[in-house]
Amino acid sequence: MDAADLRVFESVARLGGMSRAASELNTVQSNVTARIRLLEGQLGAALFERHSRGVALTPAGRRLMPYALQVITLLRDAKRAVADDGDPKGDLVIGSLETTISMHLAPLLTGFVEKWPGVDLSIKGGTTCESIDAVLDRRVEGAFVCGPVNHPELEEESIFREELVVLTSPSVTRLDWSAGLGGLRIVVLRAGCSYRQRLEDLLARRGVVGLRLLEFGTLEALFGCVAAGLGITLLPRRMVEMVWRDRRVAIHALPPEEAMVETVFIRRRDAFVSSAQASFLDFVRHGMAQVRAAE
Amino acid sequence: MDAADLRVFESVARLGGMSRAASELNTVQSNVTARIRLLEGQLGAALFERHSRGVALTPAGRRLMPYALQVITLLRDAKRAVADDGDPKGDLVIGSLETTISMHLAPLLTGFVEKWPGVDLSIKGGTTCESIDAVLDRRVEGAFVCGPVNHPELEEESIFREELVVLTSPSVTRLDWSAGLGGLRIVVLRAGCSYRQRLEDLLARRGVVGLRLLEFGTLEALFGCVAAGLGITLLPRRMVEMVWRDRRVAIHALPPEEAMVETVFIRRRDAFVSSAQASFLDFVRHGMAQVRAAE
DNA sequence: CCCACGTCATCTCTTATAGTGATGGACTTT
DNA sequence: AAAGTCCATCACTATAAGAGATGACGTGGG
Repeated sequence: MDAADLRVFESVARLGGMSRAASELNTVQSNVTARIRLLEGQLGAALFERHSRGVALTPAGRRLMPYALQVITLLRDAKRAVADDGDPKGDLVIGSLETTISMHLAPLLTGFVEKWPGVDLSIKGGTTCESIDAVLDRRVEGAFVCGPVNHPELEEESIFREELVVLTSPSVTRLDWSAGLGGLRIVVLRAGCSYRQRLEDLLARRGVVGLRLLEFGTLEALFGCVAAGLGITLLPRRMVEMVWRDRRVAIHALPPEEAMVETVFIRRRDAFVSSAQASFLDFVRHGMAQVRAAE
Repeated sequence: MDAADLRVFESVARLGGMSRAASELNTVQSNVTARIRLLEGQLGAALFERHSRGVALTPAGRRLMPYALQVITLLRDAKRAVADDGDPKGDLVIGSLETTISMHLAPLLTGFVEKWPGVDLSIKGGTTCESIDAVLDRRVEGAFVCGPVNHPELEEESIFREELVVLTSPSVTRLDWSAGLGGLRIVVLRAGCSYRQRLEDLLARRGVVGLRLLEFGTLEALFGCVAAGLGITLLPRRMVEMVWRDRRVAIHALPPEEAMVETVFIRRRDAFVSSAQASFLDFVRHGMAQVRAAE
């Protein structure tokens, strides 16, 4: 059994057919058939059931699948590890919450690209769920998300903690939950935003449920909407103070156990940690420590 | 890059020479040389430094090594996974603390071999440290050790908790720590025993340090020694009650937070879990639940 | 100092293996 | 029933792997 066999196996399984796999692998169908038959012979078990429309995995094939995937990714990682001589360079794709990008990451980026010009950094904004999926699928090397995540395949490192505050129009001087916030909406940046779930949970605990959602693409629009009294939202205090000094909104603090949110960096436990990634994380940690020291 | 290449690479690296690797791999030296050169060409980096006595890994080679090892073990596991159709069979090697074997595992073994005659079970006694190393090196599939372990590569599952008691000769009616236990020794079953560290910690917290050690191979000898007033020891209460009913010793309880010890089952996160292992663990869990129900 | 020994590199030749393209049978769809 | 898929099989070719001999280099013993 060899890695090439597993690559063929994986392709056949994924595409559900030997002909399809053959064209993907730039070879001919007879070749794929022969290799699969050989592999089946070596393992002493049928890996596929042949039908007229293609093939389907047998139980034995399903058992082999995760190993095939892992070997393939390991070999890819191995190449990168050999090429990575400790000097950060190459592509680095990181996921992050949008608010984390604008509040914490963006200010650091110019310094980072200056220090490590060889690294092609790209940051993909997304919700916590999206980023977790992206890390698990290896579309990104790691991500900054709302923690704790507690996933067995992921390693997580706490990066910073921050306070969330509820924002309303200035006319609301004190949050009166019992009134039910009649007619107000939850205003969020994106539909899947972590803060949305958090705000809903928070309201539910106070007996307020079934608020409608209002979604915006930009912070500016969101701010305007809240100021106009259309809804309430939940955002990091620092972000409000950074962007919103000149606007008239009411900031409502929450009890500490509800207010504090932790941002963690996650990455696959089994994935290669490139020098580029390590240096970026170092840079971020260092930046966070400086912010904390300044406060 | 292929798994066969990595097997050659690993062998050369481990044996420190291409000729030696060739004879291990049942091939000729020229072949090994060619494959290594090919691999180096594909990766674009030298993996070995050649000198007159053999070869040594370059930094790039050292970076490749862990991947080579993992791919090799993955392929081995993959074969087992394909062969394992869900019916427990084959070899199963498990590590365990000696006391756990005699108190908890041994009574279950006859039932297990009766239920799953196809499994060749062997249990290797050892200390917590030894067993952890054995699991990490894949010499055993899993082990029962003193928890919590908190190792990132290991998955652990709590199996049972039990009470440890201090044993002394009957003449000691009440443990008087302040007296310093002058002349008494710590009696342990084996030098690396977890209970020894625990007892030392416990004594240290009470200001008693520097006690000498006395080591025995069998419980009988240990018991005799404690009864004779030569030293003190720390053992599970159930074990004392099982084996030692007829002897005259003093049993001294400890405060709950110090007395309770947890036994966990550990296994490598990345290793294949055979049906044999799963069924054994099920059997043990079930047995433990029955014991708890009986109490 | 020189020679025997062990190391890896290189070469040619042989053999084994993977890959190609055509064909046929099984099944589905139209 | 015909056309279209799909996989299995076969003969053939191309490529890669392996074997064995030889050479270059460095080490250590006499």
